[in-house]
Amino acid sequence: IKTYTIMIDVYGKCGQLARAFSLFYGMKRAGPKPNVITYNAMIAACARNNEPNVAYRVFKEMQTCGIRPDKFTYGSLIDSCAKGGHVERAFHISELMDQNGVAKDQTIYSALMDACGRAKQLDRALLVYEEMKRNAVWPNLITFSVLIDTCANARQPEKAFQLFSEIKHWGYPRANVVVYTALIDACSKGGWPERAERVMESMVANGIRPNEISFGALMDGWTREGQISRAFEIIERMVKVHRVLPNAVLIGGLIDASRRLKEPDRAKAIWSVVVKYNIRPS
RNA sequence: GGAUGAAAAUAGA
Repeated sequence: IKTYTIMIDVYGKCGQLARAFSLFYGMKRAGPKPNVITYNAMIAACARNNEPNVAYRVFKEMQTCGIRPDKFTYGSLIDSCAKGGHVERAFHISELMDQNGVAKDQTIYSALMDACGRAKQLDRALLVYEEMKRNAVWPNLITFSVLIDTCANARQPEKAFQLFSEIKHWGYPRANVVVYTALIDACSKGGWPERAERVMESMVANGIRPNEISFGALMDGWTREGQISRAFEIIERMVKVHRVLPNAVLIGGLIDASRRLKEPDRAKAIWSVVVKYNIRPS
């Protein structure tokens, strides 16, 4: 049964949901009976492959078979709602947990806040954050990255900084690269590219190395302000100073910026970046 | 102590 579960998990992670299901139903017919972990793996596979309705069906089915959902089950289900944009349903699942006496942990709260964040509902995410603290669940760095990302989506950079400053009060000496990158993204989306630059400086000063995603977020801030040249400078800088190579997403950002800003003459310069760094077009 | 759940950049679906 572990072998089956591992294979279902791996198929799910490779985007082969159909194969995961054929194993799953194969075992229901002829193999070992799926246990709670198998069901959880199947629901997680649906979540990852953006099939919230299918996830819910499997959830119902496991209960029909007399298997009690645990916090992993609920976590994956909420995640499926988050990724599918079904905020209301995510909260419904949260209520189901309360009704069934399953305690909500950091992961559950992050997934719930993530559902709010993707729907740009910052106020609601903050209510979840309050509930979490009331229930004595200690926030971790993922909690903060989700909250700050929600501020980015909701275009509330000042709130992002406020949350960022809370991190040290919870016993974390410093943030990690994901939290810093989310903060850069919040500045960029909020129209504060200069502050995004300063966030990157302070992350480097604190010994956290920016990666290509961090630079992508920073670049996005400048192109949103119409400054494509700054974006090219960032690419130079990331390679020369930080030893991080640009990837296809960065190039996509340049292409899209030149399209939005009606600067088609940038095309040659963009292509020369592709050639210079040997970037495989996506 | 072996299997399952949460976070970051462009565009698109």
